[in-house]
Amino acid sequence: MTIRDVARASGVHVSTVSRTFSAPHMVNAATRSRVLTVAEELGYRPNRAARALTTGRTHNLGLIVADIANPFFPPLIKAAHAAARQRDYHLFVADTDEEPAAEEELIQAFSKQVDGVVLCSPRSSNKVLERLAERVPFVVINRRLRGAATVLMDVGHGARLAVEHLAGLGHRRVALVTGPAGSWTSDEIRTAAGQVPGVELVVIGPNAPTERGGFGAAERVRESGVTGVLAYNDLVAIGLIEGLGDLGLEVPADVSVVGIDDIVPGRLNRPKLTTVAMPTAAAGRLAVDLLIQEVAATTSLETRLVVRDSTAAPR
Amino acid sequence: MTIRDVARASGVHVSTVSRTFSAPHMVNAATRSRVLTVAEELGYRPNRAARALTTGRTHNLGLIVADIANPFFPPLIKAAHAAARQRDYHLFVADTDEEPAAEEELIQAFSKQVDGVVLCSPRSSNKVLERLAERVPFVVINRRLRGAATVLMDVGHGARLAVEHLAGLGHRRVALVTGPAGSWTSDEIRTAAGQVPGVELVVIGPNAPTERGGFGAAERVRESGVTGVLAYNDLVAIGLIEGLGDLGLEVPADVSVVGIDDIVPGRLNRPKLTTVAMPTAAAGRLAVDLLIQEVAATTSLETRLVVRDSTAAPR
DNA sequence: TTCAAGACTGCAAACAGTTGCACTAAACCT
DNA sequence: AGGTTTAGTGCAACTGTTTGCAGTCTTGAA
Repeated sequence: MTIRDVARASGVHVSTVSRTFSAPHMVNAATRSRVLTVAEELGYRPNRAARALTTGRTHNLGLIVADIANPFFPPLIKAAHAAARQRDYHLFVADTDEEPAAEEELIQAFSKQVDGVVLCSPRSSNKVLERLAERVPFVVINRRLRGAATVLMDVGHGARLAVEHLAGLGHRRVALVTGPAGSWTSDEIRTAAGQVPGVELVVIGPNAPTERGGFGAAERVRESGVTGVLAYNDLVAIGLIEGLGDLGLEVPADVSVVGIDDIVPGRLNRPKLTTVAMPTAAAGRLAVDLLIQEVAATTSLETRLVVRDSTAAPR
Repeated sequence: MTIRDVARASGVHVSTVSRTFSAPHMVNAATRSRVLTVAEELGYRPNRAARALTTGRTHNLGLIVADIANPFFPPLIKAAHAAARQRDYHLFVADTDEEPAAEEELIQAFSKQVDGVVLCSPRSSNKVLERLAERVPFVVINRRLRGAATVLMDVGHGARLAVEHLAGLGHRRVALVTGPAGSWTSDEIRTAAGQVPGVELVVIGPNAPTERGGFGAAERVRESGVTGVLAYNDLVAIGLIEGLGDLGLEVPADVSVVGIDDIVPGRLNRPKLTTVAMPTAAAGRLAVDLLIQEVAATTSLETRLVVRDSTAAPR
């Protein structure tokens, strides 16, 4: 079923059929509806590959994340997909398995078949990214990059809220269980968390950004004698709570723990995790909007504190 | 950068360039390497839209799931993506938000721009699906469908293993906390679970397939006086454990609970959930392999029991 | 030496749309 | 009435590749 079949069946030229789909206002209402009904009968759908060939726009977007199975990403992917669909775009989703090389390779592979790609927390160097930005427009989430639209989530502010929350409950010594060394996020958190007056911050790390990393930090948290903890993310927090439990320390009775991200497992955890909610859905949505509208902005999204059951006043 | 630029720069005809990429054995080794280096220098990459136009194959696949954010799906998506990449395919991922209408609409939209789609646990009627199968090849996961390749996971067997595990621990009365009415999976589980000798099965349901659903069933589980429970899925199991806790019943000391799926939150839960592991990754991988190789098979994948901390001998 | 068979390569016609330009007819001015 | 604008449509060139066919050149066999 091609445009020519429809043209023949409805007695008009192909260009008219083409226009009833891509520029409906240019064709007479009567003609248009006739063409449309014929197209409907024949089950015609424009071939996007052919359209892409002439227009240069594919109506496809790429989304690259480090690990689809990491609970942090799915809500972001979901929101990005919804936003894309709303404007009749399709979304390629790709997974780099945390390897920077795969990131570059994927962007290259996407370059000719998408109108843009959204990159979540890229691991590649700035230099590589800037070079790639010449081949395909992209927007970056969770990283500052010259020459590309950027969507940031203000973790710093969230971290500050978290520490203030602990301070408000009466905690005076708080541990920061950090993530991997050299992480942009980790630095942001550390700087912001250190600025809360009346709270002494003990930095414990670096740690793997996983449950295991948190579990492994439990011993040092106990030794530090703090009454409150801000963890690098929810997985670390969950692992830490388990580790503390094994050492005979109850959360929140003995130690309060705050996570960051607000992933599903944190909500299901017992005690339910107090955490800094990252607006991942908003970030995904915004990123594709920026991409489609080709605006080169840097946006910073608000984070907020969600108080649940893993924090309480110290003994 | 088109094929013509490369042809000009390397002094051969476009068809030769085309062949060095799509049928390398047909071109002289010397010519080939010259073309390749020129292409590399110029940063040429074949335009897939143009290629798709002539060959009719897009080298894209579609993957449709009900809800990307449901922890059941990400591992499947990840595996499907990896399998696709391995054969140089790209993967569109789409989310129906649990609406059958969206499912149909998406398949239609994909039809002209993918070589096939994998459908996870479709909600549409058989009739609709069979009609759609004429427009685009697909493989279905978790549903039997005439005329389409099918990948099943043997939940029935897994459910049986779970109940046998409980029986082995000494449980004689076991509750089945079911899912929504009319679910294929729910029926499979029920039938298989009922066939274990020496165990009396109490069916409690239907319930929403969520944490909330499990939470709400706690009261009835207590009233039934069983010592073991098989839940419709891990989320239900997690909710149930929480609900039982609120009623003063400890898991596994007072009641043993087995889930189904083996999702990440179950692993992080306390107590760690004993569950029937669904081979979602294998299913995703297999589905795209079947799709690419165009084989119309029905495959049933093994499930297995993962024993963790939510089951023990009854008091 | 001649002929046949390969191995390469070039030619040109698809593939399914889009779009600048030209044309016609009707509507609008003055 | 004559000229000008405007709406609607057709024409044909173009997008970047693939691929059947035909041609050239080498190689091998008889």
